[in-house]
Order: sequence, then structure tokens, then C-alpha cells
Amino acid sequence: MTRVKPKLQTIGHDCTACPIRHRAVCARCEADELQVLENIKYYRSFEAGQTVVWAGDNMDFVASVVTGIATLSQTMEDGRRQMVGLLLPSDFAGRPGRSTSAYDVTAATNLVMCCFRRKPFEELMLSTPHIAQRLLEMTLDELDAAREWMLLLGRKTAREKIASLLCIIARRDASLQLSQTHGELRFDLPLTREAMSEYLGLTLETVSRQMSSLRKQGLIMTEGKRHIIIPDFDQLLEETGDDSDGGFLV
Amino acid sequence: MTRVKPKLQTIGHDCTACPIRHRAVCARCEADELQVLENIKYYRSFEAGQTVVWAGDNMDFVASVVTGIATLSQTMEDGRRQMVGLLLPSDFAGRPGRSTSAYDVTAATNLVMCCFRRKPFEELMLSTPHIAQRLLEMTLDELDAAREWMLLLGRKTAREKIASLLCIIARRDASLQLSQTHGELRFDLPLTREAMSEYLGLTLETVSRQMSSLRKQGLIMTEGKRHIIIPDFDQLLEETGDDSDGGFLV
DNA sequence: CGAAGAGTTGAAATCGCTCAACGGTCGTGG
DNA sequence: CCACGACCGTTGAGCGATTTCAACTCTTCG
Repeated sequence: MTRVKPKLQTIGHDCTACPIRHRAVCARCEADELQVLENIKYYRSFEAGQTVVWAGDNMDFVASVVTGIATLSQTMEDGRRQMVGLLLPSDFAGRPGRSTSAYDVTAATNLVMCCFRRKPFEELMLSTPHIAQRLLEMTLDELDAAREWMLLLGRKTAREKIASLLCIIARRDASLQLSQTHGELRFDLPLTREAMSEYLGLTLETVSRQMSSLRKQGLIMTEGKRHIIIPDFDQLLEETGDDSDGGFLV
Repeated sequence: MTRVKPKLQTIGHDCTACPIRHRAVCARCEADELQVLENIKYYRSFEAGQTVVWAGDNMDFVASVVTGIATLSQTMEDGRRQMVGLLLPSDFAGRPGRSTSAYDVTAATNLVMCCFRRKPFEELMLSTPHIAQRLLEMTLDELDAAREWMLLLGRKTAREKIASLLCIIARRDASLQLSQTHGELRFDLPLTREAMSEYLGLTLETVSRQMSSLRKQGLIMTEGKRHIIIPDFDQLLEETGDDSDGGFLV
């Protein structure tokens, strides 16, 4: 996976052909608004494991994830780390009106971001309500996701945490591929055991043990370390502790 | 405290005299915009312990907290509860574009809210960018606060959690009273031990024990169950695990 | 007075953490 | 070509922080 070079050339500068066109912060823009964005945007790519910005460092751009996955995390003085956000394609990074990053932003996989310098973007927000509207909507969604995650961190058992994470990633993956979230699902885990543990507020050993436990009980199967097969999605869902419908991070 | 009746009559319908005028969602509104808001707003008050809305229930208004404290919480099927937000005066409840509440909203103390019916408010948001702008700013702040809380829930010890909560409330209180956050601070805890435990992802017994432990070590003193005295704020701050500056929820 | 609510404290159980050893894969350099 | 280290992941044993269950105090309220 790490050997695949991001194919920048395949992502043209033509916003209308952009894979995240209809979900990103620019989703509601009209043709003319898009044109303005197109003039100030630029792409940056990162290899898996690379740091995009460190918490506290200057961040003079905001950006949309085009392909790949980025993580937001916080570190305590003594090194304890907690992931506080997972940025998937179309998600937004950075905060208009703030010049430094509040979190470490890291490429979990190879990553391509569509960046806008902060100042022009902020000015654009004032003149283009469609951008601000979409950003508000996305921020409210992220707040809901963060609150869902607070429930997981504060109240779920290790087993429930793992099951929840697998279900969320499986769902996201299924929705990208337009497949149903029932019966058998397969996907590649984009996170290392360590990244999972940072997200779930566990140690990596506990993550490993719970993964083994779910595997031994037939709730999941694995091919290699990273490819996951969920034979029965609804059965795994019952291990999350959520009420059956709970459709978060959809 | 529960016997004090909210003095609705003392809160006039005049927005310009509103105590949260400069911090709430209406903060950036001009006089004419305020006039429109004034026409669609209405006050509601709740007694400590009362539920404002249940998760999943219809919520046909959005609102600002005027006085008192409200909590947002989620409940799992088996009854485990996690608080996911603490709404202080000027904070905003409800989500434009959504008709049901995602969380249980409860009055932690006596509470007065300034409500707007959802439909008119949504229309107003489209025509009044000042409202949408302020709401975006507030939502981004809440997202930061939620992420700070994720670090607490995922990585802090019980002792650090308690110290963090006390510091946050003390800070908020000091900022309301325009006093310094150094040396001795005094304030009333607006939360029961149970509410604290729901916020911190602990059991109420653990909260009680850790409070006793901090008291025995002289980091805090108490008058009655709810009045807290922090003899040396910086000393308590060291127990939170945060790096010395960390100014969250400011 | 009795009951209900809030809070404290103790003893035992348990879940997840810490420390440690080990296996597999991959890339590098002698 | 193989040895080596780096990285990722698994598993075991023991420990400890927090939970669970339970008893008890104090205050308030009808």
C-alpha cells in the first residue's frame, strides 16, 4: 500500500470532475463560484504516516480530503494520545479564522488534499454564502459524530468499541461502493492497531486481543492482517451496544 | 436552590438589554435584525431536573440558554448514560434543519431559554448572514470543546477527570465574574455527583471518592456538598494532566 | 415520622493496562 | 544471499484502577 504513489496527474484541476464535488465544502457552489475556488486551490499529497501539521504549528490553509484518510489527534504532556477525528474523502480540515492547528493532522493512508490558502478562503466565505452554509452543515455533522464518539469513549467496553469501529468503517466503505449494509461485507482496514487504539481510547494490546476474540467467535474473519470480512453485519452490530437503528457517521 | 422560581418577568422582551446579547447566536445582529428576532422569540423556563426534550422527540424550536445550565446526554439501550454537552448561558441548543432532538436535553439548574420556532429561524438564517456566521463560529467552538472532552474521556485518569471538570467550571465562573484565575477561587458546583459522573464517564462512587481524595490532600475545600473552594488554582491545574497553558472552553 | 434524594465509604470483583516475549514481513546492506 | 533491524501484530501473566454491590449518614419534604 505504501508503495502506491498518489496519482496527482489523474486529479485534474477541473472541479466539475472532482470525486468529492458533491459532498465537500464546495458542494453547493454554482459554476461561477466554483470557478473562483478553482483559481485559489492547489493539491498536496502525503504518504501514509506523514504528518500534515503538528498541533500548535502554523496552518495557513484549509483543505478538503480528496482521497485517502487523515487523522486528527491530541497528545498529552506525558505522551498519551487520543485521536479526535478521522477525515475521510470530502471531509474538511482546518478552521477559518484560526492560524494554527489545534491538532496533529496525520496521513493514515496515502492522502491527497485540495487546499485553499486561508485568507482568500475566508474572504470567499463572506461573499459566497453557499460555502459558509455547507461548512456549517458539515461542522454540525462532525459535532454529532464527535458526540457519538464521546459515548463510545466514556461508556462502551473494549469489545463494543472495536465492534463499533468496524461497523462504522464497514458502513462508510459500503456507502462508497453503493452496496447494502447487510449480510457479508469486506473491506481493508485503513488503520494500524495502534491507530485503532488511539481512536478507541484503548491500548494496542487490548485492540489486538479483542480482534482475536471477535475472530475466534466468528463475528469477523481476516485475510492477512488488514482485510476484514464481516460474515453477518447485523450480528456484529449487536455487539456495538447501540440500539439497532443507530445510524451515525452515515 | 430548587426553590428559587425563575424570574421571567425580570427578563424583558427587549433584546438590547439581554444578558447574553453579546455572546449568543444573535451576537452579531444589527438593530433591525434583532427586531426580527424579537418578533419570533419566546421564553421558556424549566426547573432543575426537568427534561426539556427527550432524544428522538420532536423539537420544533431552537434556543439559546439565557440563565442556568442545561445538559445534553445520550442513553444506551441498557441504561448507560454519557453526557455529551454542557450548555451554559449563551450556548445554543437544537439544530437548524433537523426536526428531532438527537439528545436528551435536561435542566441541570433552573433554566431560562430564549426559543425560536425552527421554521422561521431557518428562513431567517438564509436572509441574515450574521446569524449563520455566528452559529458557525459557535459550532466550531463546540466541536473543539467536544474534542477536548474526547481526550479526557479516552485518556485521563479519574483523578485527572475530576480536576479537569473543576478547573473548567471554576474558569467559566471566574470569567463570568471577571475575576482572575489564580490563587483562591470559590464557586457553586451546578452538578450533582451523578451528573458529574455522567459527564466524566465514571461511576458516581468514583466521583465521590476522588472528590474526597482531593479534599483530603488540600487541593480543594468544601462548604456543604456543593460549594467548592480552590485554594490554589494552579496547583489544581497540575492535576488535570494538561499542559500548563491549555485554555479550552474559555 | 417515614420515605426519597444526595452523598460517602468499604470490600470484593473485574476489565483493561503494563510489561514481556515472540512471530512474521519487508527492506537494507555486508 | 542471508543476516539484521524495524515495524506490525499476537499472546501471556500479573497488577491495579475503577466498577459493582452494599451499608450507612444527612437533609428535605409531605
